Amino acid sequence: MSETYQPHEIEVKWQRKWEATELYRSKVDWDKPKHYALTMLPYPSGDLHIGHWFAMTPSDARARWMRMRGYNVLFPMGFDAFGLPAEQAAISRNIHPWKWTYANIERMREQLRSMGAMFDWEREAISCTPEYYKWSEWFFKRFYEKDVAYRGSALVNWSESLQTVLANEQVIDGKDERTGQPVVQKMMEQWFFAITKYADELLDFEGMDWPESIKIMQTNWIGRSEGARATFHTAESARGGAISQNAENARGGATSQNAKSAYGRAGGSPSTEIGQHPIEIYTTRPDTLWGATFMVLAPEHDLVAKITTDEQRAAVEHYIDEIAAETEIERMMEHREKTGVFTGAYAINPVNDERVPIWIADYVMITYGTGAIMAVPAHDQRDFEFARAHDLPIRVVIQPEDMTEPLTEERMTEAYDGPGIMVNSDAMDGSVSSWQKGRKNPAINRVIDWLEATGKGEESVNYRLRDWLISRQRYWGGPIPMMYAGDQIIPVPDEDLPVELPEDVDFLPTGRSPLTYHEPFFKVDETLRRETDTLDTFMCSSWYQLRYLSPDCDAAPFDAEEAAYWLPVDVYTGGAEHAVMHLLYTRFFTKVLRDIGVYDDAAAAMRRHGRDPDGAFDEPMTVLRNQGQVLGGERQGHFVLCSGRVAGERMLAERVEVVDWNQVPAGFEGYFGEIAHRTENVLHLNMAGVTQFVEVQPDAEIVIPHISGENNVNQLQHHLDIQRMSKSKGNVVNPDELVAKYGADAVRCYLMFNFDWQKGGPWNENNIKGPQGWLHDIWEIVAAGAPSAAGDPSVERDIVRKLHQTIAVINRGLEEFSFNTAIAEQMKFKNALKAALRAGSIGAEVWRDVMSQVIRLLAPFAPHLAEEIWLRLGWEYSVHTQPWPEYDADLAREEMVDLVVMVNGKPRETIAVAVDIDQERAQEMALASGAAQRSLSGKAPKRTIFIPGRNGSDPKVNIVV
RNA sequence: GAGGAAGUGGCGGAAUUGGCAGACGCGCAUGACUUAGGAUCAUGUCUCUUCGAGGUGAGGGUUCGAGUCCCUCCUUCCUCACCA
Repeated sequence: MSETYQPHEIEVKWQRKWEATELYRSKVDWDKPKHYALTMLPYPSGDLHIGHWFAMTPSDARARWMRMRGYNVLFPMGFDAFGLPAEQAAISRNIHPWKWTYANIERMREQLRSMGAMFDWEREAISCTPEYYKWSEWFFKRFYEKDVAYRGSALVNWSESLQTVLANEQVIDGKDERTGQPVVQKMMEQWFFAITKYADELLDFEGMDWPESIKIMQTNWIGRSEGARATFHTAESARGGAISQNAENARGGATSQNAKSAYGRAGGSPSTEIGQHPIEIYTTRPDTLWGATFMVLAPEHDLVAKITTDEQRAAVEHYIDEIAAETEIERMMEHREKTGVFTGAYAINPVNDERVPIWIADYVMITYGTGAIMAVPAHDQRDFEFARAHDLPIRVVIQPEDMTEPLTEERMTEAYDGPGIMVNSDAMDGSVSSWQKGRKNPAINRVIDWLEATGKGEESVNYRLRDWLISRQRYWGGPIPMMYAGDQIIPVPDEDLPVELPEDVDFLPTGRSPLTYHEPFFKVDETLRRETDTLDTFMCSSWYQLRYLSPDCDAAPFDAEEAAYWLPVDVYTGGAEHAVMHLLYTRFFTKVLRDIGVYDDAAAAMRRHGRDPDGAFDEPMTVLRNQGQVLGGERQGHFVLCSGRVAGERMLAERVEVVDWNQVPAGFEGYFGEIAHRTENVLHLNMAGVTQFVEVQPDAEIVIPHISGENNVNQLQHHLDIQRMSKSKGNVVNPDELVAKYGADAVRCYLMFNFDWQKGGPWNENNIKGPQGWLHDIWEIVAAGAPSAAGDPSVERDIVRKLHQTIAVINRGLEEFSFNTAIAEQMKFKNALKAALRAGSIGAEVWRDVMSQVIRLLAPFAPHLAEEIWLRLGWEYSVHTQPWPEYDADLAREEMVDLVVMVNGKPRETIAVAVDIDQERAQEMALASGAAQRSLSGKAPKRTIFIPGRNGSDPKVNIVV
């Protein structure tokens, strides 16, 4: 073996051999412990991105490690193949979505193969195949039977540009998260999944090893809040008498006068043309009910049309039209004024029979709570702003205890939402309201009890989470297996599943789904019409981990025997961007399947094999880890003004100030420009393509306005910032080119070595030299062959010791997804081995033993290289089925360690001592050391503390003087 | 506005439970070999007033001992956002 390391020659060869020998086929084997490692499946966009490599290859390394440790590992791959891009390609380029998608899948399969990952391709699942979506449809029907799927009318997010509705989770900042196009609200009949039924169970993360941040995001998304509901009733019509006058004056906007005078105890007056409509409100602060001085309904609220008086109708309708014309973005603009109009109607506050005006305003959301609020301006900031903007009364009902003067309307500049004593609240006066929420707050607790006793209201829990809207007005998705006969909904019989997507459709630029004008599809017979909406792709990806178990199974969505062995997923890896979408949906899906009995056969099979199914189907994935994002490498440096003396080619700067681009003062005489590069204290300034050199003097003044305190030259940023990769920025990295240039193993190792995997970071191709050099050195060491001379036993012993220390670090690194430290430790060991070999201190026997372990340690990271050199050393195929090197603590233990002598906690000196040194002897030696003698100068130490060396770390003695 | 994560050399990043800060790599410097070097090899590389000190965004605290824990502030990133 004399040739040099040529990755391209060995990588494809081994990929073929692994496939031919079915090395990665995962089969149920109850005699071995199972490990289901799953990484998020890609959307077949056409090209594998470096982000896919970053997510998948470390996951692969970990799966391989588990396999070598004796687990039966399942590590499948597939495609989330429904979705809009395919349809857009069809419209813009006249390619059928099938064709486009399958061509992309073909291509991406090859790219995925080039990773050298241990994917079991026999288990591949593709969500857009009829074999797959048959079961998505089947699940839909089961959900429908159990009232988890229902058809309802709701205000939905409508994307005009995509001509479809979107789930709440797909709307970011009022825009479609994919295209960035604005989204409007629209009332539509749609299919929903009742995810809110599971809200409380989804808040329970017991026993789940998921990142805290994901749990928090899901918790916030579900948004459980505790409070009360109360029912207000509209008062009689505002006609005749003093009240009528108020309403008439209110035309064209209520003035201070009439709004305030409208506030008062309700008279017992009669007849109404409005009628007594109940208006239910939800509040987290029932203790402030007595402070309600008006009500606000969302403009979309059902009652608005019924209660608006004739006098106010024009103003109200005008306002509603204005709101409807606004997009969600405009509606979410920050710091906007509190707008709204008076409806002319009044409501009676049930707690004190007060008559309060009813307004509509867009700060009340129809989608949250009941779409109506009681407004308590004294204790809610939004209500306060609204009251001040429209001259509505404010009444303090919670009096803070620690104020010198009592809180009054006149003195308030903002709402008070802190603790205090209830006042102006009739029988509830004196109750203590704390910072606590819900029943834990004594005042709230007391008011809820009273509301329930008097029948005026009740305790209530509210969620931010809304039911999952799954209808999409698109072609390229799983058909919803439902039919309509007039108003009647008729499910497609199971034996007719799947409802297949017709292929002979026309993609017309109407914006409408081709299914809606494909008569053979939607017209079942003269009376039956098929649903033309399709399933949200998130439904397909909610259960793909189950389809991998048996992708060819045609009797059930998955094979019960396979499920009994493999479920649940042990480790799931992927991006955190799915925190409140996919990751919440798949949890919900799993719980529904459990409740409707889909797992019953699998549970029975588990019992037959002696495994307890209890809890096995509550959650889809036991452990979740999110990788960070690989970012591009372009950026801007600080723009600086430098003043000082010019000496030859460079300026010796006494002052450097960071400024904005346009802030060069007139007549400035120094150097200025963007810092293009910096080496130590030398800045390379770029201004309009001209480079100037500035040497920052040691005592120079550095001014960086946004960083407080004394600044130094190291804080100056040069041109190498980080941005997301995107085609428009032209900083996208193509994995195929990298593989061609460096080989798959080097790319894998670079991705694992140069980033904190869970954090991600900037791309810097230069750094690939590190892992590349490491792999090269390993090759060279093997190529050089076993040394012929005898080794030095003490050096050999030391190498074996270091090897075992390395094993421990790799194990910990892989366990904790700290791939960079696992590789760093191997590089370190390689360096030590190389030095020992160069010194001729290793004999043939130890060399072979060490190499056997080194190659196995390398195998999860650089599978091709490891396989090649394993073969070349004459060992049995395959290195990937070899046992993982066993860590031996005795072999790893050092004989001599450094005793660290510390003075007041600062290390001052080290003394070589035996590893098992006792406290007494260590303190004695430390006190006798030069450092201790100098610091003590004859005096006795106040204290000495001995810190024994744990797990091979050095012992320490801290001397306090 | 609410919630979360994080700030460590020129750069990517290390540092079990509080216990020698800067592992490992890139870059850089010097040297060797070279017609050549953006190749390879060797050595060095936190700072300073260098027989000693100081140093992990700023300031304070707890501790024998703090990158790590607590408080205040600054900066960056992420998520949600008029949520009643």
